[in-house]
Amino acid sequence: MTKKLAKSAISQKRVLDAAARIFRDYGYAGTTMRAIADEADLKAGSIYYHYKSKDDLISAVLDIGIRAVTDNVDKALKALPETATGRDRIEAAIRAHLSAIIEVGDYTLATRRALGQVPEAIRARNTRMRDTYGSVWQEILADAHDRGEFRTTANLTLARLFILGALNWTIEWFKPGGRSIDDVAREFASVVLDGLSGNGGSAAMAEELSPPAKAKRSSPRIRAV
Amino acid sequence: MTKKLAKSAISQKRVLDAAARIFRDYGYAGTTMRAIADEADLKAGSIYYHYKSKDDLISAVLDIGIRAVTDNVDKALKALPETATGRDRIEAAIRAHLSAIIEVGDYTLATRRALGQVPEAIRARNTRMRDTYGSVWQEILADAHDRGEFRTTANLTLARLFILGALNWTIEWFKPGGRSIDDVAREFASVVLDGLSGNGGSAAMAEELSPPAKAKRSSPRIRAV
DNA sequence: GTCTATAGGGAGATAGAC
DNA sequence: GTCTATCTCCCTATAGAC
Repeated sequence: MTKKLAKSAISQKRVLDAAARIFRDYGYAGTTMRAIADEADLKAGSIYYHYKSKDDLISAVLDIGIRAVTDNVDKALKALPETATGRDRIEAAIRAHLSAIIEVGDYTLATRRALGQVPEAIRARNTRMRDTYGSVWQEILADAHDRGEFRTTANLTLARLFILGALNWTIEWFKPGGRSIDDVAREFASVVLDGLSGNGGSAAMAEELSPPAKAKRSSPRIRAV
Repeated sequence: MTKKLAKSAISQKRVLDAAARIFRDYGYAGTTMRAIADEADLKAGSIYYHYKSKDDLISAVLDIGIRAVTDNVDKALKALPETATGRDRIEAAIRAHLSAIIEVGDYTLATRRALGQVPEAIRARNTRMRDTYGSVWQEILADAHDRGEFRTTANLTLARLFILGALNWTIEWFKPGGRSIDDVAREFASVVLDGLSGNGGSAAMAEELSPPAKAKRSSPRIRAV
């Protein structure tokens, strides 16, 4: 899968990775070509050999961010057997979405920070790609519903917005080295499909195994949301 | 509740509202004092009579964004009767969170766009307020769990991150004039508590009332996520 | 309170040497 | 391919008139 790259392509990739990190930290307007150049270990003027403008760079970063997700989810769905249930497909899509956004975390976070500030034409193109991804999810949910796996009162559009919101937010708090992506994906799927009060069988990582009781809880150290 | 404001306070509020809209559209670095001044109908130099710097302004905007949410959720929880169940409290908190972020939408979106780019000292202070709000939610969930309303396998920390992620994302797609906040809140609570496959009784707004069938679905017009 | 004018510093992008 | 040097423009913040 890893291709041998020409020397020029290596530099180009180094600049792109550096750009993702700087856009991630400073947003679109706050990012300077000089800062990207420093991060990539060359001088500002040299970037223009690889990319013709700052807009060209942000555009490439944004595309990688969404493409990683759509490609990974497509792949995961195609890898499922014919006999997969709606639940199987939802679990697979959640896992694929999470691993993709975390795998290219710099690009994902750069997108989150910069997308709203980017020139209209660039944003519109990226937004179209995201809309297409949204309809993939709408189809997944509609399919599970058609199979009779959902309660009839379920609102699929709101469910999709709810699921994708929660998934996209994950990048804000997930830190490699803590919980595994699989564990997070399993628990998310469990909440979405069975709910917190339901009695789903696939839940993992019970936090409190002791029986319900008026336990004294110290104020927990919480990550900002 | 609406106080009469001195002339100076009126101008100050006009500048602050203008700043929220401009920060929302251009992020922290992309916002210029000139743009805020234009939006507030005065000249750039005059802003400095009300706020001593750009950092002073963004700081005020960020504080309003989180305070609106914590205050509204606190108020909603306190308004509940003694007999309220864990489910009641979760539903109330979801509704209060949603109405607050939408009510001060410009400030909410400005926070989303700018928080990551703001000088460290300002971000740290705002992040502490957000952490405190996170522990309020952790308590709400722990309480419902202690009452025996959740399945024992539920992971409360992940559930909290999941719920708050989905709620915070709502500002990206919610448009006043469409669905009501109450409807969205009800459906979100229904997914979180009962799941999509559960048979909760509180679900509203069924999208497809016809029985499951292999209906032909046209590719839906989807909002970007 | 709001204005005009401006000081002082950086920004994106280009040209041409190496 | 990468460098240095530089053009031109726009930024935050201040000073002082009204």
